[in-house]
Amino acid sequence: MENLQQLARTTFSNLPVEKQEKIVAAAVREFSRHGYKKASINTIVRDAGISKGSLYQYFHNKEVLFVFIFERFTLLVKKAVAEQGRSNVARAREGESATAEQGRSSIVRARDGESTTAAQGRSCVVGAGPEHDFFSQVGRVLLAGIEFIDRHPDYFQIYLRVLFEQDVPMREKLLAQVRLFSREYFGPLCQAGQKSGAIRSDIPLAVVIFILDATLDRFLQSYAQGALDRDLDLGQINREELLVQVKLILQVLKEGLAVYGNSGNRVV
Amino acid sequence: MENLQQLARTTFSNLPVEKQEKIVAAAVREFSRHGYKKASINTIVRDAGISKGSLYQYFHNKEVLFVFIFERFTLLVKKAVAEQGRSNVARAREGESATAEQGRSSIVRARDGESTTAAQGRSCVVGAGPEHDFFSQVGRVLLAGIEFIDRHPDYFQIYLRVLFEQDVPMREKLLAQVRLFSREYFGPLCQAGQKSGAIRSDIPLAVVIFILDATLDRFLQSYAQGALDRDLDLGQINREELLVQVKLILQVLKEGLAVYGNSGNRVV
DNA sequence: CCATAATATGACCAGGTGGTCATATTAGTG
DNA sequence: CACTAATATGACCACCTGGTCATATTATGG
Repeated sequence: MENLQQLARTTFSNLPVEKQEKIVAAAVREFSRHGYKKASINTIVRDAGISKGSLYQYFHNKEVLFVFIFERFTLLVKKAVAEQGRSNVARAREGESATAEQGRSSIVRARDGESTTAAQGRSCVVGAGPEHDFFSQVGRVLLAGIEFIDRHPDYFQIYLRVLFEQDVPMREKLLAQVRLFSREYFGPLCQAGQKSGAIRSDIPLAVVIFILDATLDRFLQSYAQGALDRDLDLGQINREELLVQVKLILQVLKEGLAVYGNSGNRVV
Repeated sequence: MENLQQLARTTFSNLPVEKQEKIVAAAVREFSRHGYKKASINTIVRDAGISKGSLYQYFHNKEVLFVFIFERFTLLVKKAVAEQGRSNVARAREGESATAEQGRSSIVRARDGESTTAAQGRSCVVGAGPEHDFFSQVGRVLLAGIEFIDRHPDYFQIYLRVLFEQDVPMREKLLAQVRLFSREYFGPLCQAGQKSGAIRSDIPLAVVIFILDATLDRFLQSYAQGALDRDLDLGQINREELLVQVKLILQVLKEGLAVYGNSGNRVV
């Protein structure tokens, strides 16, 4: 037993949790501010209040440290997705009855409140019909993303940095673990949507996914770093307005930009 | 006259054009590969085949060099936009007559060929009606973007790098000069579209622009760096397929994702 | 052909990088 | 307490960075 511990002694996970967290926090801060390459190990050890030698005893090199941090991010994402999925399943089980209200995220709950009060006669995005599930699921995914950013802004920044830095060590592999709204996640959703008749099936699945992915990803990027978009400037926005924006965007995705009558010339 | 030349002698613009181009090419290559901060002056001078001292005689420092290069990019963009605008105006002047065929870009011409041959009975995006102008204008803007990337991939990379690098010197100012599809460009277009009845006016202008911007920007990003998107993988794609994708995307933007009958529950 | 002014050069600078390792400190044990 | 094994430390390394400047080279005009 001492042998096993000897092997494990010097590893990071055997440190007191408090120290672990300080190191992680410092690394997350630095990587989120500067991406991989420009992030400074010196800064990290200074912020973490440890010596450089110690850091290199816990992590073989910069790359290992970075991958470790990024994997914490993917874990958080997986957890968030799982939660979101669970609440979706629960929602489906409860059906249309407005009594569903268990331990879900605050923002999603807030949106529910909105939609139930506004669900008298007007039906914008959250209306009756077979497409209800699809578009409100998409909406919930988006809101889950927003909530994730609220909870873990630094980690999301790291994700964005990896997304746009070319020479991050395991870039492809890391991104593959996560790709927020990519085919693996939206694929089944959209496929089901097409099957159930919620969304049109004359558009190739890839194109459907592309547009959803592009819009939602961009929305989250804008939310995460308000500077990017002058158009909708999220970030300075309050929660209610944010929900309005989400609704409008989903509405456009669903109904298109053309005025109602003009969509009549579609090939059916 | 010698006095004036004396002042100007040491400047970059007085170098033989051949040398200028070599330096610019080296700088563009390096900045496109590594962004601003990680780009190496040493690499640039090596690639350009000049000494470091010379470079610093032409450009005060790294920042000045970078701004100089970026301004060449904005110039190229402005030229491309002007060309695109001119061809749009010409197109409008010629009206619906299919004889319009002056000195326009190859790819736009190619798309025209497609649309005119396909314009018998089926009307997908390029159909008759008041919205024709708007959506085909958007399409042409997108194709102009694609053509720009084909012509100047390195410059476009630099643009993307600036877009996602936080600490580029004059970042805000540089981006403001250019922002490919931002409010300044799409704003008037969309406003006109709403006025002419081509697009619905129950959606705030900002939201309309956001969705167009997000989709088109993402499309170009995917096109520029195929790695980003697994969904539609552009970049390996041939021209015809590309045009099909563009058409489909515009179609979805116009008509929405919902099946035709379901858009009936919109509030009119 | 020479003298002088313009230009090109790369050794050099201070400062920063990721990474190493002999040494100091601490913790565990008999 | 003492001895040893585990761990923490920061001076140090080679390398790279943007930037400088005395010196060498070239071009020009007399």
